[in-house]
Amino acid sequence: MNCQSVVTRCGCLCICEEDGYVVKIEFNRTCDGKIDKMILEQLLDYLRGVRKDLTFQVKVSGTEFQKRVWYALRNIPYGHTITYKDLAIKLGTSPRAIGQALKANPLPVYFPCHRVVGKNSLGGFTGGLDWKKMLLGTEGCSL
DNA sequence: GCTTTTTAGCCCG
DNA sequence: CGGGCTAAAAAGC
Repeated sequence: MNCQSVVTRCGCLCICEEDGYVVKIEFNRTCDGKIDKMILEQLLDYLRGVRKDLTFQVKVSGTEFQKRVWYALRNIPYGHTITYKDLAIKLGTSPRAIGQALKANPLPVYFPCHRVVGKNSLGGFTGGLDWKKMLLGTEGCSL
């Protein structure tokens, strides 16, 4: 497994790759190594707001439920948000269960968990709310 | 399997 | 603005 970290205006980001698949993305973590240049460029362009979709291959590990939630995130259009509650209704589950699944998301940004917000608050985020705000800002969401 | 714990939410006073 | 509540999934047994 190869990991490489990059520095953004919100702190550093560590991306891990295995056999050409991205397996993990972590905030505020540095790591030493190099990953596929194309993957890195895609991600950086996304963070710059130049690119709106991520097409690299990923390898996902999680429970069936978690995967269901994570893939559902990819149906939220760029620049849009949804509440935990509405997503829960859509998937026939509860808001808190959604929160649990999002917390366990190994590939934030690729699975855009930052597009899920609370009804009357921002909700939480792995790596801190600053990241969430930054990502939403880049996508042009009104906070 | 059943029971306990945990939760990045929600609603109501 | 706090407290209490709830449902559901994961962890533990």
